[in-house]
Amino acid sequence: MLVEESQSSRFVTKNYAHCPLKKRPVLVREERPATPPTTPPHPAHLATRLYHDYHYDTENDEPENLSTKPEDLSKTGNYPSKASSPVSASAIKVEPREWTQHQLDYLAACRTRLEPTPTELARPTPQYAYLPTLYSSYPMEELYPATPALSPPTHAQLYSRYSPASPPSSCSPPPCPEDLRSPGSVSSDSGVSVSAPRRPRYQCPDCAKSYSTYSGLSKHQQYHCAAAEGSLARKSFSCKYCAKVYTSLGALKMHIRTHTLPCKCHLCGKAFSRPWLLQGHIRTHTGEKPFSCHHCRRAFADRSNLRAHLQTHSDVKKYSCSGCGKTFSRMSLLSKHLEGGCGTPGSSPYEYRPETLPPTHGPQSLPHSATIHAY
DNA sequence: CTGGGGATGGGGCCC
DNA sequence: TGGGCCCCATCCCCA
Repeated sequence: MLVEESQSSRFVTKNYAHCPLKKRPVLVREERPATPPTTPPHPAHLATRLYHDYHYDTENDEPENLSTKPEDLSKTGNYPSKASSPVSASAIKVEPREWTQHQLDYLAACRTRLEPTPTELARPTPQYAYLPTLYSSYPMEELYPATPALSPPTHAQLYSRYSPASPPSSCSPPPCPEDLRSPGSVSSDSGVSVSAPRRPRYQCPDCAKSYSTYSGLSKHQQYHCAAAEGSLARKSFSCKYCAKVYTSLGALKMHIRTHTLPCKCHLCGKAFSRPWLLQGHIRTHTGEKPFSCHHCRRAFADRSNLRAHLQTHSDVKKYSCSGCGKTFSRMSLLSKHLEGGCGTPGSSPYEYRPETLPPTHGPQSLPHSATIHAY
């Protein structure tokens, strides 16, 4: 296997020269002779469990598939396509690549594995009636489409079985809004939860940072704790690819994935460290855009991008310049604005508008009459 | 130049 | 303990 940075790939034209090394995608160049191009399949037909098909290199000593769950591509159950969506063709931009017969066979094989079991089909569609008021401006169906209105019924059944927003079993009966900043995500690290009972904290012995779960602490120690770097001498699991040392084999295995990049796209060879990264990447091939804006019907492959897009529908954006009061939908836009000379020296670089759901505060601290909603 | 979309990775949490 | 999922940030590119 040849691993190379993306700049030299024929598939990637982006310039990552200014991108941090860790953010530069790594491509795995396939030693495969070129084959005559074939007609690309319709994106709507490619909403498959592709990411499950990443494989490991022979020199990779990791197991074939670390996942214990079925692929979750259809977490939303909403799969807009060119044919069925009112979104203009330019809105859903499908990359005009051409597929080899090998890749088409691969895609077809993926589709055959999509047949749901009766048990899977019986899984109920998630409901979000318990979601906090904060989200009411942008109904959760928008970010978490639960009904595949644009798909055939069988498709709907198929893709509703593993909704991403399926409320965890612990969420029934509906929990308090402050416990559900987002489905499946409880903000406990910020320590601002006002009603939740105090749970024991797991503190990092090196930097004193505390976490609500042991796994949170573990991941912190694995990757993020700079203070722990100096105390690693007592740890015994070292990475054979770099100088990193870890206290547990599990931590080392997780780290090694960043070297081996076991999640490999069979269509372009690009490799990723995490399956869900590959999942998102595969959407760039299939054209699958499960997240649609109900304001303009534009569809997105990534929920985060939809969230950013929703900002464009707000008159008052999430990020505000403290100097001139102008608001921006993205931090990067505000940064550019400040670089242009609007920022007041010594003042805060920007003003985060709390009514748009601050990242570290629960919805309970927000006014219900907030006029803009970031999510 | 600005605003927006596409793509990707980190941090964190739950199961 | 690890997998999976989430939100968020940030990058590049393009209109």
